[in-house]
Amino acid sequence: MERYLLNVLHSSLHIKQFKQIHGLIVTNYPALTPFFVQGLLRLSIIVYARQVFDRIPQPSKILYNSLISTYSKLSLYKEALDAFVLMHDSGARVVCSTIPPVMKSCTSLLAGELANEIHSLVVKYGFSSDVFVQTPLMDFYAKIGDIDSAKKVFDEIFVKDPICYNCLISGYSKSGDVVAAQQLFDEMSERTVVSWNSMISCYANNGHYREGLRMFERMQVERFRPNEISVATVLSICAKLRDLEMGLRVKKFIDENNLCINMIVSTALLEMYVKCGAVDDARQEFEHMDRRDVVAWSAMIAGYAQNGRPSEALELFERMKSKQIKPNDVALVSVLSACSQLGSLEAGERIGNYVESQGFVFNVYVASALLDMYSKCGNISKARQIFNHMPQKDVVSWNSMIVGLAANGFAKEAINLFEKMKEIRVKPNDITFVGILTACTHAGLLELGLRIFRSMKSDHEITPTIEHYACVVDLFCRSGKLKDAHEFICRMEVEPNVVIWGTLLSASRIHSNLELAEFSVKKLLELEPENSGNYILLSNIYASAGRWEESLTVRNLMTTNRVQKTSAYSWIEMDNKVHKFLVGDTSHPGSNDVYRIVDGLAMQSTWVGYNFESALEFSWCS
DNA sequence: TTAGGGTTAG
Repeated sequence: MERYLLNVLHSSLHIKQFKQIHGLIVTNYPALTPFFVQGLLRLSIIVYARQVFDRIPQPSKILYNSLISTYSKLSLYKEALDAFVLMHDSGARVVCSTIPPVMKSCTSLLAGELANEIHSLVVKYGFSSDVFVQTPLMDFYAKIGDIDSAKKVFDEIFVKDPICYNCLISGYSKSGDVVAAQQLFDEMSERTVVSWNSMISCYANNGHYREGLRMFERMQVERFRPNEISVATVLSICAKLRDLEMGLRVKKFIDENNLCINMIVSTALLEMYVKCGAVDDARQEFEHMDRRDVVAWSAMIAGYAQNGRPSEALELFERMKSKQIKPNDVALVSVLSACSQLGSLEAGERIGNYVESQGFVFNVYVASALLDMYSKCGNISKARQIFNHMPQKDVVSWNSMIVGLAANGFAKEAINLFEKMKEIRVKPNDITFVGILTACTHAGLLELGLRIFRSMKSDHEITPTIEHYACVVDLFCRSGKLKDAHEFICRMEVEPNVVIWGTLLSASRIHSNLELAEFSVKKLLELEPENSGNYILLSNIYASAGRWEESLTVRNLMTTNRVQKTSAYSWIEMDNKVHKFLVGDTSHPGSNDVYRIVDGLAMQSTWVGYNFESALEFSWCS
């Protein structure tokens, strides 16, 4: 009977059959209990196995090993480590085969202290020559970025297999030492597909995208068949390079070589489309996927948010929830960004409540996106509250708050925050300076703005970009210092663009500086000869100065250059229908009502002191 | 042992 039971326990039983046998073992064959537990563990029936395991007075080291490795196999790393501690405390001797699943668990949980203790045990028990023990140990050091320790373990391994090399290559990759990784790769006498993939991702993760692509090509030249992981990595390189052509070549390669398009490859393809701006192709890929996890959903939602299509991001987010996929931090960040773009406080608040109730506010990405949403949707005090309660803040959190305050008219507070940021040694970046210079512009703080601008290079080692120069030009212009603005433009280290000349032009018109207006609009004409607006502006400038002939010449120039005047219109979307506002058009059936309301608004605005001037020639057409 | 998604400006 005992022999029969042992045989049965080796087969694939249903849990019901286990329960029947359990009864038999408890009453008649208690000595078979460990074998019973082994049978359960073999089939990963872990909870039941653990219940029975806990009733065994002194489990053997073999049984402990099985328990630990099953936990590790099921990714229950914490349970694996707890079981290991229990084993160690019970006095059961740790054997060689205990170490790999325990180290794997330490790596996954980044349990450094325990890992160090295990390393000592490995030395104490003399397991140091065992490649199966050393590899996961080295992998641990590699993954936490302690490349020196990883290398030390690597050097101690007597007979090194490709896995050892691969582990250390990814260690070098993580610590950014591309040269050492490549050297190690070159030293290998026998490479596997993992070695190639590790090298490709080493280049990809360290910004050497072209090198990564070259590695992929070299791999094929040397007759190594790329697998799904290779192509997913290469697709992510194409995404980072925004190289749609290369991405499509990789897709063709996948099809021609019958590589399996699993979820990760599909998501990588989707991401490649998104980053290249081909959002509709991404959506098509998304719709073709037979299985979609939260990463696939998040990638598509982010795709819409990043490409200025926030309504679709929001729509997809709702669809994801209706499919019972629980949103995670990444999905929330993207959908919050979509709400910011829409200025939709209602949707934003709904998601904000969810974020707070589920504890996502402790995630620095989510909290930054949340505070940005509140500030863009007009609830600046809620934005402040989120910011003040953040347990950790990164440069993006600070930037979001500074930009939010500046945009909401709290320029001085934004500047104070910038000072505080520097005080606690958070390194400002280029975006910080765009935000802070805008704040100075709004508050009319010319001297301070200039001082901060000059400090960019001298104190913060940030080279100003065209955006920063544009901020300073705006700063001069809004203070009425047009001449200074012009001189500044002439001294700039970058070529002025249309934003810069446009800023000077509009200020010149406000301050009736004909000379500068003429100068800047001519520059605009040089930069964009196809823009009809520039011709009209110049023509109007001459006309208003009574220089009729020149005015006419510009109009004629427009004809010779075949520039057509395009009508500028504004539009709103209501009930899925787009309504356009165009100057001088009364064709819309509701245009009488529209005018009535616009007139009413104009009157109210005049009462509160706004000078409406001639801004009311809008009518409505659909 | 290798692989996928995120926030800030203009």
